[in-house]
Order: sequence, then structure tokens, then C-alpha cells
Amino acid sequence: MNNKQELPWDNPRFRNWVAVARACHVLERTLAIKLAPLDLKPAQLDVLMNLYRHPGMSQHDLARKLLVGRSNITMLLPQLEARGLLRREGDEKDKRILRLALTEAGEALLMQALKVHMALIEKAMSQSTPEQCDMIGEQMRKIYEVLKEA
Amino acid sequence: MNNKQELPWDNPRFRNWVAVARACHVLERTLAIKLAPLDLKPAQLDVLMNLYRHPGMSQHDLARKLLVGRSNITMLLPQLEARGLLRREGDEKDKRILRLALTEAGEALLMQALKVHMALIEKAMSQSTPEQCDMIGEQMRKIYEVLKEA
DNA sequence: TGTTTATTGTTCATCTTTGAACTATTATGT
DNA sequence: ACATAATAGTTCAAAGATGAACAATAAACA
Repeated sequence: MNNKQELPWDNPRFRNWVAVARACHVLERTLAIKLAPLDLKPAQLDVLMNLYRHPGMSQHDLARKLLVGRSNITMLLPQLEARGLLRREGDEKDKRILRLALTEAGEALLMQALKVHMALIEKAMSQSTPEQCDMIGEQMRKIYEVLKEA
Repeated sequence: MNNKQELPWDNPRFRNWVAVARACHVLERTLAIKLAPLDLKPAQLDVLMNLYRHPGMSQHDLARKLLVGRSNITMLLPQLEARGLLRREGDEKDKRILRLALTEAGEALLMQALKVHMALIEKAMSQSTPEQCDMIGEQMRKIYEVLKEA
């Protein structure tokens, strides 16, 4: 039996996915560098972005959105709260839940960070036509849906 | 001035890239789970894959390929070497360099891990046509080239 | 109602990753 | 040749991420 015949590298799907992973990795890395002047890390930006779009969400919701554990959120939030970027206030109906929301300072910093993030993504994606770009997004959303519940 | 008009979420490139990042994240996470029975983590699999394709590469080369720091490699390799999965031997010409190569055990484990990895990627990418898949890979390779040197 | 089960968030120990400082070796330039 | 630069790998301390165990609260159900 000859394994070489079935090596993943001969498989277009494999090679192409490796390219996706590499592109993601290098963009994340570059983003970390570009965000440094704002004293913000990609993970923290993810938090701010989600709170902006879904104000009042719980820590549990946030963890699921970010695909991380709840304990990760617990470790992450106090830094941002101490900087006055977000608020945590207990839900009145359910005393287990802490509702999260950005402060004005948090929103302001987010806007600055988004400029950086956006510029980077523009640089990356501007090489694709709008049609290609949409197609990529469409396929990736499918992948997310398939793997989410596996 | 109304920031809302220029919010990134209204920008297709932004939304589509977010989808890419999410798909990457969830696939990586799933891979970690599926590799657990082999007592192998994604980062370790990356090492084995690169050594298989580029036997004799140095730790420095490996770090660059994996987009991580050299110290990360230093911390990562002893575990794999102790398990007999790879060899490190000094270059004769340049005594600073350690040349890396898989052992037979390493190659055998890699083949098992690749089956797992491949199955996962098949599951993810099988939703795209071959043409779509190739186009995605092509665009992602462009992105990598653009950001690599930024 | 009262008991059991689930859920939310926290704590903590562990593992990973990172970058700066360090040693050893090679390359460069005068 | 000799002094200086650059390079390969290691060490170490600090930061991040993870999952299991836990306390408080709510839900389910007998």
C-alpha cells in the first residue's frame, strides 16, 4: 500500500484550506501589531465589537459568540472594565446574569480600532472582485454552520 | 458626522472576512478535539506536517513557516522528540543550526493525524464546487503574500 | 411545596505562547 | 587578522487560554 498516492497535499481541498488558515493566521498577527498603539489585543477588540452590536448580552452569550470558554471571558472583562470601556450590571429578573454594554469611552476606542481593522481587511480583500469576495463569505458561513454543531 | 454610515458591518469585505475568521476558528477548535485521541495538538500536527514536507529544515525555518516565534519551537520540540517522533541533529557546516526530521514513528503518527485532518477539511470544503474551492485558495494565497511582508 | 437538575459566572491549576535577554557560532568589513 | 554585525537556538518571566470544580441562582417536576 502506497500512502503517497493519497497524500493530502495532492488534494485541492486540503491545499486550499491550508491557504485559508495561513491567511487567517497572518492577518490576525498583523492586526495584533497594528492594534498595539491602542493598547488593544485582537481578543479584546472582538469583545468590544460584539458588545457594540449586541448591547446587553450576557457573558455566556459573549463566550459562545467568540467561540471561547466562559472562564476566558471572566479573565478578559475586568481589564476592559477597569479601563472604563464597558459596564457590567446584574440582570434584575435573573440574578445569575451580568448584562454587558460599552461605555462611551469603549465605543470611541472601538471606532478607532475598527479603522485599523477595516484598513487591514481592505488591504487583504481588495485583491478579490466583489463577486469573489461574496462567494468566499458565503462558503465560509456554510462551513461555520456545518462545523458549529459537530 | 455620522459614524453609522461607514460602519464596517455594512461593508461586504468586512463581513465576509469575519466569516473567514470564524470558519477558521471553529475548524481549528474541532480539529483539536478530533486529534485528542492521538494525544496531538494542532500546533504539533503543524510541526509534523512541515517536517514531512521539508525534512532537514532548521528550527528557524520551521518557526517562519508556522508564523510563530523561535522560542515557541524550542518549547514545542522536546515533547515530540521525547516521544520519538522526530530527530534533531546539528548541521556539520554551521554549528548553530539544528536540522529536523521525522522518525518512522513520527511519520506513522502523522499519517494517522492527516486522516483526521483530511476528513474534517473534506467535511468543510465539500460544500463548495472544485472551482469555488480553487478560487478561495487562490485569493487566500494572494492575501498571505500581501500581508506577509507588511 | 420541596427536591433535583441546569445554568451563570468565578476560581484555580495547568498548559501554551510570547518577547526580551543571553550564549554560541558565523559573516561582514576594515 | 580583528573587531563588529548578524544569526540560531535557549532560557525565563509574564500573559493568555483552557477545563474542571465550585457557589449562587433559577427551572423542572414530583
